[in-house]
Amino acid sequence: MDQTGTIEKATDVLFFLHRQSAGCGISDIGRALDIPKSSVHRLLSALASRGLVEKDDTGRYRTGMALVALGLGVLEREPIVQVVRPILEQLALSVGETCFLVAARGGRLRVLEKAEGTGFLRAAPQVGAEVPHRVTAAGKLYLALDPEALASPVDGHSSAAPVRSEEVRDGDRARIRIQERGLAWNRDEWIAGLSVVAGAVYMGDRLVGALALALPSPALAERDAHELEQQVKAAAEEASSRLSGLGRVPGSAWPPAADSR
Amino acid sequence: MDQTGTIEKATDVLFFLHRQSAGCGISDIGRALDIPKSSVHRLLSALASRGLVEKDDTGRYRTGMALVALGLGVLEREPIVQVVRPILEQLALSVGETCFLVAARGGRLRVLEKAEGTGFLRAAPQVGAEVPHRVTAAGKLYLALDPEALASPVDGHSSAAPVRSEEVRDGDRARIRIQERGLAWNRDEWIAGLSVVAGAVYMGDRLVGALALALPSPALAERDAHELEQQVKAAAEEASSRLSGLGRVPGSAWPPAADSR
DNA sequence: ATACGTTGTTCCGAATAATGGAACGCATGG
DNA sequence: CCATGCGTTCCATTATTCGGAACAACGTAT
Repeated sequence: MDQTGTIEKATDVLFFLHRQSAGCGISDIGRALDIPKSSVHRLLSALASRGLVEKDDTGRYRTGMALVALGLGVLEREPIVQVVRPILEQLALSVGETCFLVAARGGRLRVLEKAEGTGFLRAAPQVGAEVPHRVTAAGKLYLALDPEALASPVDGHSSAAPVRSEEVRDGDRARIRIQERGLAWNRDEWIAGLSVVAGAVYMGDRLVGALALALPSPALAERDAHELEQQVKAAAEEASSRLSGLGRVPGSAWPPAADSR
Repeated sequence: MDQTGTIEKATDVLFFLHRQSAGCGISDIGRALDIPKSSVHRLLSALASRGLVEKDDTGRYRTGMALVALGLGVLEREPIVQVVRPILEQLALSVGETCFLVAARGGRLRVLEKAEGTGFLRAAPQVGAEVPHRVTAAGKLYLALDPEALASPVDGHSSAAPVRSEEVRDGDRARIRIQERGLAWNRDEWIAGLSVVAGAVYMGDRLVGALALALPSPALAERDAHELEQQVKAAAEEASSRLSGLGRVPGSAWPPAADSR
């Protein structure tokens, strides 16, 4: 499973440091990853020389600021993020709840941007995190409108359980409804107490992302669901129209070629 | 200068991809960094296996989403960011202009957090970006209150021009004034049309950051500068008092040991 | 249509660079 | 004061990376 190479080992160290809330010592890392102290020391020195990890006064290591620059650069390079960010912030401000931009990257759904609301429900998933397909509003949107963009769930045991035909029919009906409306809901399916409505963002006729509005399920009961849907749909359509102004931007192929040389 | 190791080479590839605005092919990278195609291919495969780089449909490589998660994690782990964020957002909301948290990390000034205002001046520097020392409000604050935290400007040609004594005296006077007030201004010195006032954030008696309020210079003329100063100062003091509740912050201490041999 | 200049990818012998145990100096604390 | 933990350095061994050459697949110009 884990190709054992120098780079793989170094990135394992990075991710380990990322998981730890506090700084770690060399011995801790070595024990956790089963790598001798001496090797960990060498890896960390190399990573530190480029700023990927830093070392505080107490000699403990933590992930470094260079990663901030690299990570932010990835987002800035996404045209969709640039265009959608102000719309997302506006929506979060007007509704008062946290909003997300989710898109498929490499067959997986990733949170590309987040605008926090004023409510108490903050920082549910963080930017860069992966979200599941079937139980999220954004995932349902993709499954209905562009299932090709999502990698099939690792194959493996493909649900050996036989599927009853009425379930299939219900699934189809829900999917068609999502296709028609460009909106999908998720009520408590992923996280108990969390409801999300997501609107489709297109570039031309291609689905390029989902604009999601999240709020606590109790709060949803006190609000006008239709009104929220309209706000999300309006924001998603605004994003789509602004995006279609740009030249083709596949989350994939890059355009002007700009020669490069 | 460049210790040639596998990790160093891999990070060089990462930073190269980061600098490129569009995706790059293997041959491009090999030419630019003087590494044979075959080696670049191996490095990229290793990096891609952990999501640090991704490969679009056209076979071009770009920095990957894993870097977003790592980079965001670095900021979340900074106690200062956690404490100052709500204060920053409150200030931005009340003043209606964009506010920043800037701090010294590894001898350089970095933007740790940003809260955008409602004005048109958005996204001046981005989070994670480096800002210069001498021509920014935050830089002046550091130069006056904790110059040790800033690495001297790379040595090199250390301003061969002789300095007139009255200029030195003026500089001293300005510095003392900044020390006394805990406030520094920058009007159009870094970016034409941009004025910034920054307040010192302390943890105990140590300067740990600068809380900066940026606004277009024309807008400044129409406002009460003293009123703005007071708001920034109040926010900075609020941050300082909240920070002093926590134990020692693991702050900086970067110098990659310099040693390494 | 053919020939060419690319591209990304695979292979394999050679040599370099990573490996990891052992020893060192330094703190901490029982 | 010795015991235990830490981070760091050293060095012979070996596994790993290296990189040229050969490959197939496009895209372009002849």
